[in-house]
Amino acid sequence: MTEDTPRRPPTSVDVARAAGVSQATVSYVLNDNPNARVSELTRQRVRDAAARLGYVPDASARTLRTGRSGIVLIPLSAARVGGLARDLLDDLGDELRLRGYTLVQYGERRLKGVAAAKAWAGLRPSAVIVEADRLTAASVELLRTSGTQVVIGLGGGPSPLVPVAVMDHAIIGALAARHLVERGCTRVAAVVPREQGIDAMGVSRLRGVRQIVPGAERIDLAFNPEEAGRLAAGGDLPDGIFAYNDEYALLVMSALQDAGLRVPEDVAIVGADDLLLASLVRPRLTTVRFDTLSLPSDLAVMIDELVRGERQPKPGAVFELFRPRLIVRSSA
Amino acid sequence: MTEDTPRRPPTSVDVARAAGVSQATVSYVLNDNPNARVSELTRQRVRDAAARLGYVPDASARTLRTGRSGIVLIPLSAARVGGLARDLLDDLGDELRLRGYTLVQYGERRLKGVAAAKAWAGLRPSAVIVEADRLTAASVELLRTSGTQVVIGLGGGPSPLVPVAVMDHAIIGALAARHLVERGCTRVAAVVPREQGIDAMGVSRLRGVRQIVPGAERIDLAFNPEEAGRLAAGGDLPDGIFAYNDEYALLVMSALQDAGLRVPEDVAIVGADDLLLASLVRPRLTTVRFDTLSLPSDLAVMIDELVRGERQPKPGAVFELFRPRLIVRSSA
DNA sequence: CACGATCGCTTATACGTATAAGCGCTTGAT
DNA sequence: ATCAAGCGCTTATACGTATAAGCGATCGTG
Repeated sequence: MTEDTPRRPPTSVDVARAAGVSQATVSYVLNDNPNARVSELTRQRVRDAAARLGYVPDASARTLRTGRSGIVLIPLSAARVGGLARDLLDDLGDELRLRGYTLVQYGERRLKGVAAAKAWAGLRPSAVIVEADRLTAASVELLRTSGTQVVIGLGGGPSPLVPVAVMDHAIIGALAARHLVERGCTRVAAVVPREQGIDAMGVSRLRGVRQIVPGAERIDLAFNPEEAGRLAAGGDLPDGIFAYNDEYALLVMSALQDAGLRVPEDVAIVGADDLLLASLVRPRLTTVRFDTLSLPSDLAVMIDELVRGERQPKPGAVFELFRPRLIVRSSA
Repeated sequence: MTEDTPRRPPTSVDVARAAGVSQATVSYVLNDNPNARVSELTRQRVRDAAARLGYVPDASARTLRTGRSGIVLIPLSAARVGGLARDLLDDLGDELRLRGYTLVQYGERRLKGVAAAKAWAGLRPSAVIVEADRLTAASVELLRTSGTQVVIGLGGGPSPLVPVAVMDHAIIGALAARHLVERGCTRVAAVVPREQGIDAMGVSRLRGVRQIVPGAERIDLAFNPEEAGRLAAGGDLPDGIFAYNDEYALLVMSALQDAGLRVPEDVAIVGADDLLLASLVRPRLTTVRFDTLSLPSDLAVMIDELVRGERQPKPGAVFELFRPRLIVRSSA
């Protein structure tokens, strides 16, 4: 900061005084309220004064008065935001801003259940978008009574509590498994990450693999080279592995190569996410890519309609965010 | 959401009525105000009523009343949050929450200069932490007059406007260059990314390289395989490249290998960030790792002291967040 | 037993905004 | 000339909270 005199921020009353009008007029002008009739001359005077004073409306006062914060809250720790979601998040933020909302990401990991919901509710968000498995009946009820108008879940399937933006993880596994089978693999396995927070997705993807290869094995793996090394050195490996995502795929591939195995000749590997890096490593990684299905602007419109009550949210409802597609390269 | 009756959220007045006390008493009890004397019996009654009604204090009303939002704003698009910063962000959020603050990440890309500052100022944040090169004298002034008590910059060096948490990018380049020279490289180059937002850091790192190797070449590169391919096919290459970070290093290394060149025999490569992936590729990547220097709790304490005025911020001041260290593997 | 001190609470107020309601003035129709 | 209708503004109020100030009852002290 620059100086030590913490002046009070200018208010609409200050602007009114500077422009020689009442505070109400300032509010009418700056909000372009269509019900108000103010001459063009006065409008100019108000706008000039506001600009001159550097007036910025106080969001908390406005929220208190209107009962609507316009905040769309995504309680999601930064660490859990994947590559694709990152772009979607930025785009969605831009689209929401155009419609008068503020998309806010509020990372927290330690809070659980109702305690977490309380932290969210304090901001009086208009909407909360959160991983569906972090919601309970009690926390949804708390949000609802504290004025949150929209709660949207993120997850792998429908929830009895809220509508859910789904990503069908089973399909991802099934796509990978089908390719491995078509390539001639006879023994297929799926990696399930041990990391908390994504283990559930790992299980869903495994389920998809088993839709194609009923006996597919499950490999639980933590994201570190040592454990991957033990896996590779253990022998008795399948000849086709769906590795959950590209990062795990590279981890496994690296460990296999260290153990003297060839990819894809000895073991074929399929990843997911289509990171740019996946196309750079040797052999180039076959992967499942996610194409954005819902445009950010569509999502923003939907949220806006839900908040304004023009559309009724249905618990149990489901809409797709991404559609998976197989990219065949050399690792499988 | 669940139902269609948008009940009004319970207020402290509702709690007061339910507990048979005044609203003021509710506030005293729930905030554990040390100046207030309330019997233990009454305290219990108030707490019970609050719990029963699912009372959550309205953050905007509290902000309006106290003049302090407790919001620490990081206007940083999700795409720009790197791996290391991601963990730091989560940790810092936890530490700040313990001290009564709310760390909020507010991604926006389209807004510039004063317009951006206006968007930030509307939330009446207690503190704003933002890339220093996005600040102007006007935007800092706007924040200050709108009540933001602390503005901290992020960047590569001191700013005349605000104190800056620095990462000395020159040192990173210097570390990499020294290693390349010690290995016997005679012609050294540094990659400068073309991506907006990180190009400045690229130049700083190049400067560090030139502190060691005055004549070091500059390679401007966009993050895509085609351009890297043209670079590799162009011939007349240096025998040592500092590739800005691990991702660019992998990009360049992949392109060189495609062109039939050997790493490190023909061209040695150093990256930066020490991504796990850097240790998985062949050859394993030599890289510059960043160790967290300031503990998240120290940062939180510092921010708290600045907000409370117990410590005076000095424009031009600088404190280090990370310290770089070379990790030698096989690519150089 | 009188009286100040302390206890345990209540009453009143301000924060900055949006908006309903009102009010004087001009204008056009009659 | 009279009056309703509109115009261009102002006045007044409420949102939910924190906190200063006040006030009756009880207590300790002399």
